[in-house]
Amino acid sequence: MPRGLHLLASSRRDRCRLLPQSNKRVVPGATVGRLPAYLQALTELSEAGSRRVASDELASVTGVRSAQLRKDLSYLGTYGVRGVGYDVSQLIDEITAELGLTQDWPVIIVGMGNMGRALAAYGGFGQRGFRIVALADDDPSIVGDVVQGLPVCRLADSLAANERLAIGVITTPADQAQQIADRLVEHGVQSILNFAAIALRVPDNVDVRRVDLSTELQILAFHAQRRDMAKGREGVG
Amino acid sequence: MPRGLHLLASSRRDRCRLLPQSNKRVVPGATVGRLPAYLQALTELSEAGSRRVASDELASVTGVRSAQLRKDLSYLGTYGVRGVGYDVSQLIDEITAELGLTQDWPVIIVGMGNMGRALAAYGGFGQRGFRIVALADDDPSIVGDVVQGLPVCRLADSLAANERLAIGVITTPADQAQQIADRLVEHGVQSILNFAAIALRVPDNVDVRRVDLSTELQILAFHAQRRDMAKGREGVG
DNA sequence: TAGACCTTGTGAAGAAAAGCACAAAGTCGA
DNA sequence: TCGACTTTGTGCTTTTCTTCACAAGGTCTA
Repeated sequence: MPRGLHLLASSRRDRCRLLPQSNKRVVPGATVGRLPAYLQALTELSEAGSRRVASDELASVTGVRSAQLRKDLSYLGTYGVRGVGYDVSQLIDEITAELGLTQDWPVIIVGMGNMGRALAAYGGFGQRGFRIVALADDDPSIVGDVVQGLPVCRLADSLAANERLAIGVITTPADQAQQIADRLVEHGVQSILNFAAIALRVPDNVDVRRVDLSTELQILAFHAQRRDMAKGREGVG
Repeated sequence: MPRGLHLLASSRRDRCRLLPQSNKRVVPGATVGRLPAYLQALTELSEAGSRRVASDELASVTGVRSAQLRKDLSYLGTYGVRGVGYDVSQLIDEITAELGLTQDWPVIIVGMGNMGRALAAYGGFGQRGFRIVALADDDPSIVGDVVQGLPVCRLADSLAANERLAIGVITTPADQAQQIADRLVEHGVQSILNFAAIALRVPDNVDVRRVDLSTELQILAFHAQRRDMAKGREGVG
């Protein structure tokens, strides 16, 4: 009996509804969330001169178990060599392609307060296909500022000037975020990164990811309190 | 047979190892991650004058299924009234307590670049027990600046001046982040919010959460590419 | 008081993710 | 060529998370 047949068959049936013409397995969401970390570690290894890497090593650098790393990579295909490990640059290419980073993703940042400026200045954008093409803010005292070489325009003008915008980053106050999101969606933006402290309502075909400082702090506080409680009982019991 | 007995017994055994003296069930991590959103929605409802809310309504505002909301809340205890819903302010109190937001959490921000300044200016900190007590940066051209009413000090000085620091926020470049984390940990900080693009190594008793712009963008790109592929095939098939 | 009507709380089922453990498939030295 | 050794890929198990669906328990009107 050919090995792997059962998994292949079941994955065809269960997971490939969205990729009927692809022979790749669908990549689970949890795996997608880890691919950027692998990619970054691999890039560092590559810059340090490594040509090969074993799952143990890459896993330890990225803070996951080696079995999980191998399973994650197995969703992309069979790129490792048993007894040897993975070819660093091949793996970089595969993950880059899987994540869609070979394409061009024009980004607009809406809201040029502190956070918006910080993001505009953040180097990470420029790499990997992401390209900031517009900075928008409707505050008249900000419109016209030049941030990182780009002029700040009113949102309407930014939209008019950029027909294709792939990703919208919202860094406005929460009370404006929904309205901004609506306008972005209407303009065809289907990916939104939301820094405002509000859950955006968008159509099903639009993907929103939220980054919320306050949520992160609260989760930290929860665990900190849990630690303190455990410690307190230790002393008593 | 009394209802709920099995679950109670199994949850005592499976989940309460960390809370031997508590009669509460352990709150699953996924639930903890949603509590801040519930809390925020409830706060808004409360400010709008609502005294009661049903799971359907709260779920729809926060973007989860009502069954999930009820199950999440059930980990905190039995605070709803059948046929009626939940008391808004009671629920606020319960979630606030569960997340540890009644306590005081002194926060230090390390790295006063754009991001650090944006976070220092971010209002969300001040609420809910989080209190920025120190801003640190070792760049001599920045030390001495006053940001949001707080002076920027060298990290060593900030640590010396603040014996108790509950949460450290790292917004330095990636190549300094590990070293900063080590110093924070050595000083007793057990909760770290890491904005640097690197996986920090810390002892088991320290909790790190990472916020990475570049990761978020890459996940968005993955899904966007997936959408585009599906669309492309639609036209063909 | 009774019966119609809501909405919760939760057992059980289902789905997704994580982790284990080992056969398979390669390298390498002699 | 052969056998020792290394590391992958993955079947299987366990754990965690989500969803369903409905009895239980409450309100409210007449």
